[in-house]
Amino acid sequence: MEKILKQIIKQKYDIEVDPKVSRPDPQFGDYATNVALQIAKPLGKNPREVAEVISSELEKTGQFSKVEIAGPGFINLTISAKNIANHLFEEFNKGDFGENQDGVGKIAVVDYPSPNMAKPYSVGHLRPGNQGWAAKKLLEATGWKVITDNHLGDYGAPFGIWVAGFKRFSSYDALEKDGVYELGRVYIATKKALKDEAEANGSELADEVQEWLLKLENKDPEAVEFSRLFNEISLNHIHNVMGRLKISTDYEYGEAFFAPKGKEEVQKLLSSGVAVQNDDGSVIVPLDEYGFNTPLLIQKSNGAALYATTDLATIKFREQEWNPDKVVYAVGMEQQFYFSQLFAMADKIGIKTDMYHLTFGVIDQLNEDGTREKMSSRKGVVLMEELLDKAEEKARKLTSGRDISDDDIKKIALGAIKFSDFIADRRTNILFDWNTIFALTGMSGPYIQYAAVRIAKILNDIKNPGVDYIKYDFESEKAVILKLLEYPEVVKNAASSLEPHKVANYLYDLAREMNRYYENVRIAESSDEEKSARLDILTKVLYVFDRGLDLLGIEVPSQM
RNA sequence: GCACCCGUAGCUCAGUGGAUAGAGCACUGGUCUUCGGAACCAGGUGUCGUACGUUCGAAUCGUACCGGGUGUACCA
Repeated sequence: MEKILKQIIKQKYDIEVDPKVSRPDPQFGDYATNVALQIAKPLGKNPREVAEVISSELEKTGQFSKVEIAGPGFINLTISAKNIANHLFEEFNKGDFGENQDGVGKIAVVDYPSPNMAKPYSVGHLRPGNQGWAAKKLLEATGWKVITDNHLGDYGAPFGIWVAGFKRFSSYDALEKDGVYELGRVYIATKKALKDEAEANGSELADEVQEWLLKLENKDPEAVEFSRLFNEISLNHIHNVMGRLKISTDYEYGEAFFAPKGKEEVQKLLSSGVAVQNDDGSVIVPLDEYGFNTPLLIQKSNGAALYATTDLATIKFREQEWNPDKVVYAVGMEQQFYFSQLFAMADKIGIKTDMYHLTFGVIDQLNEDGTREKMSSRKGVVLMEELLDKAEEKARKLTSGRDISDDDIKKIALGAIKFSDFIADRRTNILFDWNTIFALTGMSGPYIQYAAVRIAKILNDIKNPGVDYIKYDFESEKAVILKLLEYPEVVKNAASSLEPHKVANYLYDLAREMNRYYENVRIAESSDEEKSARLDILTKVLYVFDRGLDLLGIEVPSQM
């Protein structure tokens, strides 16, 4: 349609435009364009006159059942349901409906969900998992080759805190019993003890922490054994939870892997003059030319590596190993400043790869006075496993009395949790609320899953007569078909800005259209010709539900 | 102080230049021996934070201000 308009305008007015066609309020027609309004000004003509010329050309194509001019110069187009249906069939026959080749031949690295080893998986890590996974799927749907890398936080002070705290506050029995949750308690208790000690001007515990870090650095056997044990417990837990979330990564190169490489890179930058060593021994990369008055610290004064050190090495490693066109970091907005510095440094050392910080807002909790505040361990975090358990419990309660498999319960619970993260723009802060985090009605994952399950049931129960439906008019299906035809554009837009909420909002609209159709049309009572036509359309709706939800990491249950 | 994000219905949020700004939740009523009611239909709320500007046209773009959030080199 856009192409036709473009041609007409080129022919009549000899100007190049990219006309936009939108879906107006149904009372106006099926499609609408305001292109006459846009080009009237530069042409020095009356918009309605321009609209007249364009619309008479549109009428000549014979593709529209009605062409109307409205208001200041909108052109409203109505197309017969039959023609729209034919168009849908054509698009499906091309294969991979909804996907495109925008990124073909290009490689992206997606860095996610990158949790810290020290603490149990909390809802704080929900968004990097959801958003990172959706980014991967969206990029793949548009032709990219995607490499996912779980950048584990397995280096630094936490290890010392663990050992010193474990010796003081815990035991092997407790560790055996509660695993990572015991490690989490130890971590929190030790952090608190360190704070109290510092306030009392003491340093005994803090010294112990540093001592253990040094021991690990020097390969002390006891330290190495603690490191192995704690990392094993923590990593098992991370894998277990990621498994429940149905997410995975291709690689797991943690910070510990990059720390020694980072130190080498620091030396290289020092000799090349990019980095500067301060009198206290710390090393910085000045970024004044990028508008930062805060330099990036890449080595502590005691010579130890820190975040930027390992990230520097990570950037170099990924360049050598994968030579990506794009690197996506799925990390919260709190680190926006840090990443802008990191990317500036990357540019300074000659890395040309597109570095993209996939930001998302924090998860808030409601205070008793009604105000919102970022969820923190101080206020009490919600654990990921607890959230999953409660969601499954709720889904199970709703399906009680029916024979629903455990697998389906999990798909519903996960669908509810994930979808709630995709309702809003990812930059929006999320309000964590036990009542809405896994909503099962209205704008929710299960609402869409339910619409899909209904279709699957129909397709399963009603045999397609397979008769020719060349005379069928598709009037009843028109709204659904028009909605289906929007899908490729939605994927294109969502992928280019990595905004999965656009897919989520679209799928909800499609599900609503589908449910309305379901209320009004009884396929079981249709003639053979109608059945064949309608079941063909339903197959396509189910396809879009399946593929669209898959972009969000959500599965369609077999029953619910 | 500076930087970034946000401000749309009672609440949670869609809507990045077009027609009368939309959903969910909550509230009220209706549909109901159904291809599965986790559904459908009906009922109503808005100084789109404020002001000025750009434009034929602004929730959307620009500037300033107000309010909230997040950061601001030896944590990650």
